[in-house]
Parts: sequence; structure tokens; C-alpha cells
Amino acid sequence: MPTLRDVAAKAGVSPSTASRVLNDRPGISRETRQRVLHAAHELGYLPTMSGRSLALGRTGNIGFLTHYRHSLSPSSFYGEILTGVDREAQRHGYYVIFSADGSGRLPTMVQEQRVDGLILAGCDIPRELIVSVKLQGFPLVLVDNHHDHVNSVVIDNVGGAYEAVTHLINLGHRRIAFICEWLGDLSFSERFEGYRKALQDHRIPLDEDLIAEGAARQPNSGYIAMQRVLERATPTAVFAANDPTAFEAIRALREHGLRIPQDVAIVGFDDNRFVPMHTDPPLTTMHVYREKMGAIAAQRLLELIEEPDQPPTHTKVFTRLIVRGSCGAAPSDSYAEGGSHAVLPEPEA
Amino acid sequence: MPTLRDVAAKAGVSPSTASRVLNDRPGISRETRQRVLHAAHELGYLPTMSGRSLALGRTGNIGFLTHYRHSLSPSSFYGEILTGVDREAQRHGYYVIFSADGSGRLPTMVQEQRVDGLILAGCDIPRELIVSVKLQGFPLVLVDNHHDHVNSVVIDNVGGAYEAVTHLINLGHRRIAFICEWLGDLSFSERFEGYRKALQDHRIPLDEDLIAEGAARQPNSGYIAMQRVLERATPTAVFAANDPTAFEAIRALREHGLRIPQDVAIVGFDDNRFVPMHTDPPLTTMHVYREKMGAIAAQRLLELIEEPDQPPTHTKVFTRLIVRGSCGAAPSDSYAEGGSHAVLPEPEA
DNA sequence: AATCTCACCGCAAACGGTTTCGATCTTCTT
DNA sequence: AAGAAGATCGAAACCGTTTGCGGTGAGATT
Repeated sequence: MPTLRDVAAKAGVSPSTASRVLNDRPGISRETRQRVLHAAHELGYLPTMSGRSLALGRTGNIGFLTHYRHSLSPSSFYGEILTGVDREAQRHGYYVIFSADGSGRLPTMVQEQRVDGLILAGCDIPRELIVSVKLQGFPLVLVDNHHDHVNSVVIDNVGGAYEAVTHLINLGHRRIAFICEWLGDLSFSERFEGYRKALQDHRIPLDEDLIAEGAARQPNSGYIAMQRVLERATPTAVFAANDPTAFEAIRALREHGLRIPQDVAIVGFDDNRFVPMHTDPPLTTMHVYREKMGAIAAQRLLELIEEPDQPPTHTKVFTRLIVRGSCGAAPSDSYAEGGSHAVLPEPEA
Repeated sequence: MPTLRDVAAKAGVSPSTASRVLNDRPGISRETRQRVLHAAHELGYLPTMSGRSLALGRTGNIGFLTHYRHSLSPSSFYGEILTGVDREAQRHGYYVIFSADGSGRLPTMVQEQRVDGLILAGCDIPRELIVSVKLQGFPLVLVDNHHDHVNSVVIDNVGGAYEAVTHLINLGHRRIAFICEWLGDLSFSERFEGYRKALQDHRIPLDEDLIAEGAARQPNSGYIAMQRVLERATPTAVFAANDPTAFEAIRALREHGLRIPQDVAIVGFDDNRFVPMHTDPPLTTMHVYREKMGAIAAQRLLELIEEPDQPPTHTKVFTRLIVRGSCGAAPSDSYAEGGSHAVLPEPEA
């Protein structure tokens, strides 16, 4: 591999001038600048990361951490977030170091200064980990998780659920069931909150018989939850807290002789890459801009690396209702990747 | 962040001795060794990556590259491979830098010497990329792809398909359909080869009417392919080249009034995280040890980094038939993560 | 012609580690 | 007791890059 010294020698200058040229520093004559650039191009030179980062005090890497359990997750939820992070990082000449970790200790990745900043993804990141990174004053952004005084980008779970349920209400439904895997997961409890609020705002009383959980981390959770509801009541619509749950619920509904959407309408959440296209009819669901969330997180982190002393912000990314066939309404147009979002300044403590 | 000099000062020794202690070099008295270790522990010292890698000429990072198109892939196939790579890398104190890239050029990641070795995942990695990395003499391992004289770890697609089809033959089937998204994909054409071979070895003539492709990269490929077959013939069994294809095929079969597995048996491939548990009955399929493949690739790469002058090897990871309900046989026991594999020395050119 | 200004460039230190080499101090040999 | 051998540690060079500071020369000023 060619070094800066090689480039300098080939151009007949000192390493310092070569460095200045390659970093667009002023004070170099047009002619030598050309010579150096030509030499660098000839040799296919690119500055070595270790030397550069030692001198600059920055590595040009950012870290992406998830809990190791997610390796087993069927959805590629965090995979798509990672993709968004990578895309945005690349745009700025940064690289992302991926690591799954379950321990709450300060990751060696930051202790060894392999990265300039950290993205923690998922709501099962240990609390202690967040605070220990925060205490170091290390640039940090949370995704799909939040914590006071720490930058974060989250899904608008409450608002999304509110919109989904309101959609069903506007279609004339009053007996709307809520099902999810379990309410212990923050995302699901927030979506329940949106459900509750939508009913309340439309003067529809909450009916406990229409609400059910399944079994945590079991593939047939949705099926079980739906059955529990059907034993007690017969809804005309179902709001499922995520797509796999909706998928399973549909099976339970069919077994009860109910047709979709004629007898019961259903809408999911997440706009999973697989499920909505493979239910019959296609599933109406709230789209979550996963890649976009990753990109926003990366963007925020890079800002923070440039200028560390900034007030923390919480960014809520809105979701979008994708109407397909399962709710009984006319399908909506296709949608563009993107998604609006609000940056909320954190209230002072 | 504490530096080596800080540790040395606290222990009352020179930086060189401190370094020797922390790297387990000989020639240090038991007593000073203790003093240094204690000081390092007190300060929570860990050597900085840039300084260390500059001196050592190694970064302690490995690169993981996929084609950017995979970000859109519904299955988390490469995500699970990445998880395996990460797990094995972590065991050896390495970190993995993830990047999606579509260009065939030598990645800046290696030009900037951010990584000590590279893993290229997926069969759509540009050929030119492989050779340009290879020409640099850079440690390189391919996953789910292969190339002469380059280390690789691949799925035993031919053998797996052979086993799946043989299973159906042993259950008494003779009219076995083959469906896939499209044969342009190397994996699918290899699986077709295994299908062909199994029939041939059992003296069953190949029937063109039982073979169909769908539409490349379309979610309803399996449905289309299955319909094409059903227009021309009625198989008693179906071998689908991957799980989503099998999923869609089941829908087509049902619409034709065919019951599974009574009227037609079906087996898939991949043991996708979502599909097999959500078909009715659960899908019999070939399990692919994705995490294990990643781990093997990482292990091989680390060996190569330690000792670069080694002959290239091709590692084929065997698959495993998971019998559930869709083929009509009695379901098999659960299986352990693992998977045997053969390391084949590459034949000389 | 002597001085001043300014553009341009090189020397050397610095970043944080590792390693070679030599210096010092014990301890053992004769 | 003198010398040798061995153990233990420090000084300094080195890895590749950036940057503060000083030096050189050309042209402008007096």
C-alpha cells in the first residue's frame, strides 16, 4: 500500500505539502498542487485510517449496537435500520461498526476509541449501558428507545395507533378489538395507548373483553390472543399491534367462519416486508419508515460528533396508513419512501 | 480517556514496560507487573485502537460487504449471516464493519486499511470486486458465492435439494413439481440441479410440464409458478426452491381445491424464520445454518489474517431436512443449531 | 541597493502505542 | 574478588498522518 511519503517523493515535495494538498489546505502553488494530485492518483493513494485518526483524534467510524437477542428476530426490523444508518454514514465518508451485545457495560468499542459515536437500537438495551455511555459524554443516539436527556429517534406509536383505530372508526366500526403479543414491550403498550385514546376521543367505551395479549415471544401469539377475544365477544374490527400478530389473527378469524373484511376488518402495524403482501386480502397496516429512522439517527449522530455541545433532542417519526384490502376500504395509492418527522426540543428538567 | 503514559506514570514505570506488561511480554518482574496491572485497572485503561493499529499494522476489524439490494430483501438471510460473523469476531476480540455497496471497485474500507480482512456475502457481488480484492492479496472469504482460488463458504444447494426431493420420492411420489422465482439466481439453479439428479437417480423421467419459474423479484412468484404448473399437469408433490415460494404455492394449490398434504405434499428450502411456522400445515423445509455459515466464514478469515499464505478452501455447509406437516410424513424432532460441513481442498488449476 | 512583504514550502513535533537495543543491577562462577 | 551471565527496565526509533512555526526566495517599496 502506498504511503503519503511515497506520494510526496514521487511529486518531489515533502510529506507536509502533500498532506496539505490532499486536505485542501491553502498556501500551495497551483503547479505543485497539480503535481501532488497527479502523483496520488497514479499510486492510487488513500490515507491510512490509523495514522489519520491518530493525528486527528477521530476515527471516521460510528458504532451500531443491538441486543443480541435480535439476531433471532424474524423481522429484519433492526436490519433495515442498520441499512439506513449505513447509507447515511457512507454519504459522509463514515463507516459503521456493527455489534450485538447483551452486557450493560461500557462497550470496549468506545473504550478503545474505535468509534466517534454510538447508536443504540432497540428498547431492550440495558438502562445502565445508556447511562454509562452518556456519562462519558460520548456522542450517543437511541433508536426505537428513549431516555431523558439522551438523543433519540422513535416511532410515533401512539399517534400511529390512534390513526389506525380512527380509520376503523370512520369506517363505522364501534366494536374494535386490540390484540398484541404482550404489553410488557414498550412499543406495544404505546400502541395500546393510542388505541385507548382514539376510542375515548370518539366516545366509545373501552371494553375489556375486546382486549387480549398472547404469549410473549411465541410465534402463535396472535392466534391465541384472537381466540381469547372471540371466546368472550365478537368484534367487527381488529387492531393488531404488529403484522405477524395480524397474520395469526386472520387465521383464527377464518376458523371461526368469519370473512375478511366483510365480517371483520383488520389492520396491523409495521408494514413488515413479508406479511402484508401475503395475507388474503392484503393487510392494511401502518407503515414504519425503518431505513429513514436509521438515516435520521446517523445524521443526528454525525452532527453531534462535529459539535458535541448541543441540547439533546427527541425525534418522533410519523407513520403512515397503507390501506390495502383487509380493512374494507378502497386501497390507497402506493407511497414514497420518506416520512415526515418532528424534532422536539427536550423540555428542561 | 487514560493513555498508556498515564498508566506508566501511576505505576512509576516507563511506557515501554507498561506496554510489555499489558501484552504479556516476558522479562518483567512479578512485582512491577502487579503494580502496572493494578494501575491500568484503576484507570480503566484500554489501549487506543489507532495508536495500537498504527504500531502493529493491524486494525482488529474485519469488513462485511453485501450488495445494497439486499437491504430490500424480505428475508433476513444476510442479517443472520452477519450475526454469525459478529459473534465469532467478538470471540477473538475483533469488530466487524458493515457496509452495503454496489460498485465493483476496490472498497475504500480496504484502501484506507480500516480492516484486516473482508467477507463478501451474496451471489450478486460483482465479479470485478472479487478479483480486485484478490489481486491485492487481501484476506478474503466469500459467503453464499464462490470463485476459483478464493476462500468461500456455501450452502450445499445441490445436496440439499437432492435430499428434499428424495424424501418426497421415498414417500411414494413420482409426479414432483419444481418451482422457483427464476433460474437466473445461482442458488435456485443449483437447487434445480439437485432436483434433476434425484429424479434421475431414481429412474424418474424429467417432465417439463412440472417445472416452472415465476417472475423475478416479485412477491407472488410462487403463486404464478404454481399456477403455470397446474395449468399443464397435476403433481402429487411440489419442491419449492425457497420458503416464500412454497408459501405462495400453497395458496395456489388451495384455490385449485387441493388439500395439503393429502392431495399434494410440499417441501420448501431455507427454513425461513417466519414462513414455516405460519403455513398450514407447518412447512417441511431444508434448514440452512445461516449464523453458522457466518461464523465459519469469520473463523476462516481470522486464520487467514494470522497466516496469509494458505491454500484457498471451499467449505460446503450441509443442510438439514426439517419434517413438519406439509409433506405428509411424521414430524421430526427439533434440531440443534450446528450443522456439519466439509472443507474441500481446492483442486489445483 | 537595502529592506519589507508575502507566497510557498520544509522541519520537526505530536498523536498513542510497540519494539529494538543498550544500560544497570543482581547473582553466580571461578 | 573480578568477571560473566542473566534479569529487569528505560531511551529512542518507528508506524502514517497532520500542523505550528520558521525559512527561503521573489517581487515590491523606499
